Amino acid sequence: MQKTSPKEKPSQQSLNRVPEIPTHIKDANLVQQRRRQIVDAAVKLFVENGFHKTTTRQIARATGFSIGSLYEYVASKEDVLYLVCDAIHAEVERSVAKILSGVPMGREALSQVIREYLTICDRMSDHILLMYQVTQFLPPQWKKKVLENELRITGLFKEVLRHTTSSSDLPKLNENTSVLVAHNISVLGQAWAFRRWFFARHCSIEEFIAFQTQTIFGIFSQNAI
Amino acid sequence: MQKTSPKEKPSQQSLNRVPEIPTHIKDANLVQQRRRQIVDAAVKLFVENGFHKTTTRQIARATGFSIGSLYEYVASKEDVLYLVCDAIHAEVERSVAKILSGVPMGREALSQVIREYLTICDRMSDHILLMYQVTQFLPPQWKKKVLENELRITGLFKEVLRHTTSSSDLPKLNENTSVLVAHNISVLGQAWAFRRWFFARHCSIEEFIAFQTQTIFGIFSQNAI
DNA sequence: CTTTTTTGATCGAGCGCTCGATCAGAATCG
DNA sequence: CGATTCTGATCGAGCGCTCGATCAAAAAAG
Repeated sequence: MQKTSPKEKPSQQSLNRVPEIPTHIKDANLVQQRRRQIVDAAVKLFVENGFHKTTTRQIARATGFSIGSLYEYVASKEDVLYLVCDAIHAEVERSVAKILSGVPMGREALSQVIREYLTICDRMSDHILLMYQVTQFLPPQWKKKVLENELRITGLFKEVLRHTTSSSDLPKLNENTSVLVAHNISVLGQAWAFRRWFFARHCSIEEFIAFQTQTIFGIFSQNAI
Repeated sequence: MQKTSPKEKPSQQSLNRVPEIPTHIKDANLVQQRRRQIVDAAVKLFVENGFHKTTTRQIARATGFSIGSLYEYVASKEDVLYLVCDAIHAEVERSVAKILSGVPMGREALSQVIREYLTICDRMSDHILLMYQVTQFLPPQWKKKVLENELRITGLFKEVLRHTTSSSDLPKLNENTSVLVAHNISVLGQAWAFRRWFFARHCSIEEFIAFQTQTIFGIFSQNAI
């Protein structure tokens, strides 16, 4: 109604990460709390039964309130899905960013970031798998947001790669190669989540981390690209 | 009725790749032809609208016959999905296997197989994306079959890797490493399909192939593992 | 060859049911 | 008591699948 800012995007969006989902509820804190409850319940149900087989009634029941109340805090089932995807991405990003802020840039940072990311992909493999399977069902504007989250995380890898090559004994990668390497890290983490049931027969997550780390460092040994 | 073979699995299953989906139609050739029509129509619809938003009526209409006829050739919507997944995997496998039979084992074979696989992942990116999104909706026994198809393709990579390391100047990889490398190839092809919309901004499929090939050959330069 | 019968592929209206969403009223709060 | 939040019965669009009817062509009969 009475927004003073001229354009449109002033809000605390980067703080609570979940902008502009409409609600009838006045109390903003209550909204935040209830939505967290909803996400917690829904994540579990979605992971167990998938998005389509999970009904809004189940979500409401698992959350602890009625179907009517659920629809006071979200406008649609897709809203719930978006909240879930965002929460998952937030956790992954937080854990990688934490490492990044605690270690000085260089070989060691790259190594630790890879380890942390793959570790969290292992721990959250159900959630990562879920996200890949359901992004398609999000309304366009939220699909876009989820992909942005994904790219932001990949961007963290790219950042480490950039700083690594300028601050240590590793040769410099050109721009495009950095992007490709960053995406490889991203994707291989997800691959562990996708195929854990299979990989686990052959090696532990530690061995997987060792192998992928070595492969990535191997790229630096190749000048031409 | 009067099958002479003692046990149960005598049929031409490995020839037509699509075993034991029941049908009311007597004429086996007709079944094959109609099912191919169904797959062609369904692939298009699934890629465009997804599995859930596609109705059985749409499939029937696009195929050119009635909803009733559709159900003479398949017993459920999931059957259609399985036929589609199988057809896609068959095409990928065929194209990789063709290369494999035409080039003597060695560095060159590995290089060409990677190129062929990534190329077909590019060409069929919509289909590969589709398969990943929908496998979850298959009844268990068919999900299993689809995963077997997937592993069979990965197995082709492993085979090249094994022969490569014994027949050329490349050092030998141990068993587990071969498996990991084979899966990396598999996964990175799918990654191109998943993220083509993004990768394409940064590099062509040719550059992608060059990069991934080099990365993989780089692994051979590292002894310890 | 003509007529009759049989076969089996095709058709599509309709059944049964699920599930997302609504809204009028009850409960709670301040 | 007014405002806010919660409740759950109710709605109805949409969908997978069924099944008796239809019909063209093959087979059998005359």
